[in-house]
Amino acid sequence: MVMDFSQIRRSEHLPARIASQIGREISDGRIIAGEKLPTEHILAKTFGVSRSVVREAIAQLRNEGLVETRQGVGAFATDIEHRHSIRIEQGNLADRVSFQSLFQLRLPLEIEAAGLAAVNHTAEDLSKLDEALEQMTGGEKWTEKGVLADLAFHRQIAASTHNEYFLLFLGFIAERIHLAINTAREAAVLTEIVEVTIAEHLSIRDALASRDPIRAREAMRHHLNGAASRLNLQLKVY
Amino acid sequence: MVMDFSQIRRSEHLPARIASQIGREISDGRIIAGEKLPTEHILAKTFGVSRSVVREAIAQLRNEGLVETRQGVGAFATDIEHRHSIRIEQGNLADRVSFQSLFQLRLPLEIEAAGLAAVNHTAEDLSKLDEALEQMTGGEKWTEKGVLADLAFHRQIAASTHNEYFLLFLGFIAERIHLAINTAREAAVLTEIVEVTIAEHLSIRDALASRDPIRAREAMRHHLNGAASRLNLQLKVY
DNA sequence: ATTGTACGGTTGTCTGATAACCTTATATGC
DNA sequence: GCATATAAGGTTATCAGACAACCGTACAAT
Repeated sequence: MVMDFSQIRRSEHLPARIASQIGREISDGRIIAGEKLPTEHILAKTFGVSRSVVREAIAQLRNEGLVETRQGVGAFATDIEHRHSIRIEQGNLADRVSFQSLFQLRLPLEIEAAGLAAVNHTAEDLSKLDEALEQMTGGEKWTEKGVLADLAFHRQIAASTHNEYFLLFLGFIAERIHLAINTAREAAVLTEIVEVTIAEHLSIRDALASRDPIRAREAMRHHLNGAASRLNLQLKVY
Repeated sequence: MVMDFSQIRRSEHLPARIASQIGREISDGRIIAGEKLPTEHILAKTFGVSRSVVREAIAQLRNEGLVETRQGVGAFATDIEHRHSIRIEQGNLADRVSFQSLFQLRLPLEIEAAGLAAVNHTAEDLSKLDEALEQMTGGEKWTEKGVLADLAFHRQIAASTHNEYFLLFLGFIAERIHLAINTAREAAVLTEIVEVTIAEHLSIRDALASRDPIRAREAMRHHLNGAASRLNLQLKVY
């Protein structure tokens, strides 16, 4: 059998690439909402793969809400408003610009969350926050455990807003950022500055405890600015 | 005709049911993170379906980030923090508290986006923004077209930040919110106030054009506050 | 005009086989 | 003895072809 190198090279997961290719056709409007996609047979022949691969690709698009399938009829591009998920490929964050962009998105959310948490938190929230703080001070270095405690601290603030979406989005974003940091840089760089982080966390905690949203926002802004500069990011903050 | 009730009712998408069943095993902790799932052969035999169905189920779990597969090795349950997608069921937004929560999340993002867009936008961005504005003024009423133009306006601001994640997140959130509005209330309520919206949009546009981030942020804040009160939401805004 | 039926096309599922890949164990060369 | 190369077995990835379930339409029968 003769290989056809005009086709995409087999680097990564065939169905995913075909799914993103079809997905682009939809996003870019070359396939209009409601329009019927080519049949699986035709798609298979078009991409030069088997029907199994096409089916898996379409299944992925269906999970993302970009298409709907009806047995015996076909697959149809859905209206954009049926998309009910958002997705970040971790690989994208290896690129510095992308990483910085996500960090910049995180800023206003964390600051707002701090302000809301200052107003809305309960006594139980505060004690959970203190637990997370203790776990950071307990560990000597910026170990795996320290990173998890840092995540837990921010997560608890998001939870203290008592707004489910702040927890959902911030938890997701913070995890992605921390994961990118851990894979990209050696943890050693960060050991020396863990005391600074703890001090900043404490100042946030105190502002929260006194139910002062303005101070809580300022403390969080200061903390994130510090974290950004420690990561050599150049962010505009207002 | 004789029905065979011994079989499971073939009501809905075999792979989806199996995926949710396996997914529950993971969520409920019966399969620990990092643990290897049974092989596809065994799963197929266990559930009494073919390997194709099992594969499609596992592909769905992989899309949701609950498992990772390695060719030649197996499928493994991932830690929760490896989930790389975020999802909102539209049904949740029917509930007023949830809707208000999402709107509150949107506020700081839109405001920050306005500030960033004021600094980062290009001439091309501005002309696209004007296009969206014209489409709103052109239509007489708050029709389907008007809603789309409103979405396009906010979307263009997010794009003008030249930060891919602002576009990704804000586009997603704004779409969810607008869809919830359109399904919950009759459009008629909103026809009378379309002029106010246009005026506020214009003020945002002018602040952007003069590259004044502070004014842009204030204009956006004012606009969103107005929109919130028109929807009878009670939000804390700082 | 309404109902029934046959037909072609499409997705859903099944079966079996081959390729690509990983892990482990064994053999080989030094 | 030790490191490297090779072989073997198991698992996922992909392929190929078939049948089942289902849909829409056209046409015949009443």
